[in-house]
Amino acid sequence: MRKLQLEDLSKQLGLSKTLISMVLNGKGNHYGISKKTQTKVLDEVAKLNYSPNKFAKSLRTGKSNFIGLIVADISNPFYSKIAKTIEQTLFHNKYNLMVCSSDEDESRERVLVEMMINQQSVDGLIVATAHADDSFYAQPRFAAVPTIFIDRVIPLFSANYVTIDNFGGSMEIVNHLISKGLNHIACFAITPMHLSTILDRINGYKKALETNNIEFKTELIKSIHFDQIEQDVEKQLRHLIKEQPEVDAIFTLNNHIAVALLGALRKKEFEKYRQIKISCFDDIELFNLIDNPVLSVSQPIEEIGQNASRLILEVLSGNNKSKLNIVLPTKLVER
Amino acid sequence: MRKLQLEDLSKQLGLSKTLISMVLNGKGNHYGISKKTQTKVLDEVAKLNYSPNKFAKSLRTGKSNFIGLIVADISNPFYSKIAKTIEQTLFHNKYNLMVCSSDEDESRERVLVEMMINQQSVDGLIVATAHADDSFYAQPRFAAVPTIFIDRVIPLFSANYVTIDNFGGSMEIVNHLISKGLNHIACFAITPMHLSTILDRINGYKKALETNNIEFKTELIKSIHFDQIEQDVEKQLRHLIKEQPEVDAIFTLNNHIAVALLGALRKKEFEKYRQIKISCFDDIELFNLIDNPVLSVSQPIEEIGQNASRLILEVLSGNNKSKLNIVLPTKLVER
DNA sequence: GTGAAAGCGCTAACAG
DNA sequence: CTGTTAGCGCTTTCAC
Repeated sequence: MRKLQLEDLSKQLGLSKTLISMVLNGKGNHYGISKKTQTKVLDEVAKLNYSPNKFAKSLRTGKSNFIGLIVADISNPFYSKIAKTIEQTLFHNKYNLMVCSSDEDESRERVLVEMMINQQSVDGLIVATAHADDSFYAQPRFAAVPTIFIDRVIPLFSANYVTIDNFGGSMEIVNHLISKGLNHIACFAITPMHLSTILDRINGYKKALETNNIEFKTELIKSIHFDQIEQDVEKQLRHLIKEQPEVDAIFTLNNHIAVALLGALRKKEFEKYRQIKISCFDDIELFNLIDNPVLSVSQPIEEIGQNASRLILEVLSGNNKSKLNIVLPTKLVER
Repeated sequence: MRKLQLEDLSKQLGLSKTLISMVLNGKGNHYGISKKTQTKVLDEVAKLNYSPNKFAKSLRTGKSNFIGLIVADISNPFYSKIAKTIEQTLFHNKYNLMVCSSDEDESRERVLVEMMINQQSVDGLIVATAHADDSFYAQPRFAAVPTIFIDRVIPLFSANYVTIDNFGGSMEIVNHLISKGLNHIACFAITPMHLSTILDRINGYKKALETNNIEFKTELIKSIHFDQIEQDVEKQLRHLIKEQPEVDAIFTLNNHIAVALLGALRKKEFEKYRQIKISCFDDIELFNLIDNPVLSVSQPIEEIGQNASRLILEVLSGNNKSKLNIVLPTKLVER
């Protein structure tokens, strides 16, 4: 059973392929095709359940109606929520989403972008980049491809981005801890540390200490590798309580670290340190279920996706009326 | 700056487009093209960073190298983990993934499938279907499109599927509860209830009661709508303790319900019922962080993705040596 | 108002 | 071993 195509409809209706194509693309009125003919065409198309071959169409028009989304890890709920929002918005605008995970690997991200662009398989790109500098994206050949950066930003690289106020959120959380009388606040950061989100959060932490005249010590910052969070958390926690026994709060730069930390604190070994106040960037609902009242800031995840898809659609349609650099606020969650 | 194409390479190298195309598609040896020429071509291609236009290629070959993945909700960690695994496997095999969420809506799923197939934009489909019967997928026009069903199965519809042993896992959990001396076990099910996963879990629950000679009462099963889990859980919990005050365990058919239930039990209102044993289908790591020791069965999520992508690749390559109906075992998690 | 025909960039018969 | 050529299914210019 061969796939239905324009030719068949043409014969069926006794009209040319041209005319049918025009009507289907909403250009009927523009070409002055009679209402009657248009209805006839549309009815037949609906009846036969015809839709044009996407590849022939794309080849001809040079438009793919695909948007590529590249994130570190699509199985990370943060990114999958963003992906969902983007997918829904794009679908309503007749775009499809092609999803790829870079695994936080710069070269893999490069391969993915090259693929999408070289094959001309996407009209635009939404990227949570793992790149620390602009050496890749600043290449002139990328200028032609509409790109929105989300979550992470490349410093000093002027691009369209949608991100959240990592510096402010981080500062707010640490200020809050201090206002509660805590003043030996450690920070569990994540490696790789070159990502803008992480740097901003660290800077927010430092700034809060500074404005409150609390001395910052390098040993208060411990780094956890994203690939082995559980092991690193235990190891660093051991170091921390040895080096800084008076620590009274730990601020983790993401919720995975907080979860691992909460797990570690349940162990006999760390029993004496259960009163350490845990706080964390990026809230999760499950903190509501545990007795340890975690302080956190929540990120407006859906809004990141909404803004990113809105922006890319605007850029693609040629009328980018909105501001193209969007920094969304975080919200403090007290427990 | 025009996109590089075969024509340019052809001129550059002084060789025909045909030859270059052959080499690029790994048919150099088959057509007996000299090693020297092949290397020359490949070097130039690498140097100029050329890759063929995906749409021209697809139009010509009739192959898109896209696989469509349709799930209820890509922001659900269960599905996003599956998506990640599938994406990675497919990428290694030069396939891309097009992801869509059906929002648990049968008609939306239909629209998505129609779109993917009618536009001929995918070579194959991986679907966690929201459909309860085969009236849609049994249509002859779908026979030609390689499809793997995951997670949910359409009863009585012979198709390729990868699912887990919902019946067995459910039975195991309830048996375990009973072996611990609990015998007033309620079940919090999820609506819509026509999904095979849910039906199988309910049947497993009933079967376990039956084999242990425990009377099943309809009032022990409470249904929670997937769209308003929190409200429904509280409401149904109230009903339950009123109707069946001797209830000593609740088995929830997914982890979202368990989480909501754990949240509800923290409320003053349900204080007296905190000793009810909570058990749940589909484990989550965060259960480790709470004091209430949740009993659960975990699903081999990655394996679902691995098997699904392996199967679809096998079907696409024409040598489907594997068994095409795969039922993966669950694992009991005691705490 | 409508249709003929060219061509998007690629692959694969077929010819040599 | 290598090149010529037709055509995948669509859109769009141009002609009537």
